[in-house]
Amino acid sequence: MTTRLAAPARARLVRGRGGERRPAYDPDSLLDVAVTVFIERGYDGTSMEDLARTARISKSSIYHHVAGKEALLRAALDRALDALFAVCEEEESTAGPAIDRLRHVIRRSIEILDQELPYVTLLLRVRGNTATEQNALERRRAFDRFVANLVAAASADGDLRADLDPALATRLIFGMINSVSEWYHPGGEITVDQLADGVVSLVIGAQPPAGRPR
Amino acid sequence: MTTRLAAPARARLVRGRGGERRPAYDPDSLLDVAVTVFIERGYDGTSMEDLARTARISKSSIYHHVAGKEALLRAALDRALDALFAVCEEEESTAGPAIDRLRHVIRRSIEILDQELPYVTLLLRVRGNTATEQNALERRRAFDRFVANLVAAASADGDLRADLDPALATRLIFGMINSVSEWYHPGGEITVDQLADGVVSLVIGAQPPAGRPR
DNA sequence: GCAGTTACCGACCGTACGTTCGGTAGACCT
DNA sequence: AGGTCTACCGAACGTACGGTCGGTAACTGC
Repeated sequence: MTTRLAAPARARLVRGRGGERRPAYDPDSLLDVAVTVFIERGYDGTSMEDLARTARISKSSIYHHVAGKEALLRAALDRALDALFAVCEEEESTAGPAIDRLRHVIRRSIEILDQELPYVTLLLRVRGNTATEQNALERRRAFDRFVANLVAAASADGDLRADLDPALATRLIFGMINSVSEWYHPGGEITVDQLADGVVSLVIGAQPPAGRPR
Repeated sequence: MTTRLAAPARARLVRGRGGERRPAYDPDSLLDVAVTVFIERGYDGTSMEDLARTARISKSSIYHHVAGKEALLRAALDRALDALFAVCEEEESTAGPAIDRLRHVIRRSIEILDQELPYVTLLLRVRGNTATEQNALERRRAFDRFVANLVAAASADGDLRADLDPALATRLIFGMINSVSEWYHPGGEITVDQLADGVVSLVIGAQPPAGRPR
């Protein structure tokens, strides 16, 4: 799950709770475990003991790697948000006709969803209970505004179906994309490309696959 | 919020926690309060003290009206599910061309979302932590299957855009509809009809509003 | 005006939570 | 071999949780 640089060869072997030998944790690999459990049981519904059991480590050992439960959440949310904002910086997202930029951002968002599925899933479930969550919500709204501007511009160019209010279209587009996290499994029957094609087709209208700029 | 029959005129006035006079609670009006808080803070993130504070009642008084926290959740989820399943029983959902039945179910689902917004919102956030939640998830899946069958039938009739896999289309449709609960406010700028038109337009394609059967 | 019922209360209970602490086994370096 | 450091441990802490209990004020029916 971790997409960081490959760990240095000197990964220690340690004994976990049950006495078994396994590679030692670092904050990143522990985050992978935590996010999995957070998604399964919900952040509030996950106890540190739940995390410890899943990681086959003791509760107190977790604090050797991370500051606490909320720090795990913050790290996970930042990872998803950083990936999404990187899309906004891409050249294809900032230059050219709005409709092409929109198509690009939709497609790339779905690719991010594919690459960082658990982190984005967690992000989409945040409700703003704590300062950490509110901060994440604020950054997420900024991304939403970026896309909303693209939709408005494409609509003004006459490149979106005219019977659809741009603000409503933006909401429905996000609804579609975000719902993907509820059922999509990377490497499953549906590929990322099929997924992106489906969404783009619903939003913008069918295009001959050969002529689609990519 | 409650859509039950109007309460009998004999609604007692009682003194709440702060000494103020207000109408006495019954299980239904208390449910309204609880669901609001559940949505705001999440079910797991809501304590009975949170509910008590919002309802201006003491924690122990809540147990006079309902069996406990989970019973509140079950009642809320059942209310949303009962409303959705009632749609499946409607004549327009069971007779006629699949495309018309699909259009009807989509439109009615959005109307239910409008009428029972907080209850449906809660339903859409359930993750299956407890038996109550798993039960709700199972019923929700049954509703999903009902719609998936309609989409498949409409697609087989050639009435849906051909470039879209029916299974994928079903998921994206649900994604759109369900996402509505995240931002829609009844009585706000966007009306239920505009909303339903927007979704039907994205899914099935534009129709001259005059010719739309309704 | 009295009895019964209803809607409420504060105090309390056991449990489970997130976090802290003092310690230790073993890997690594010299 | 000795010293250091890292990844881990069990036990314990204070707190906050969902839920229980015995009581009471006030409204209703008679």
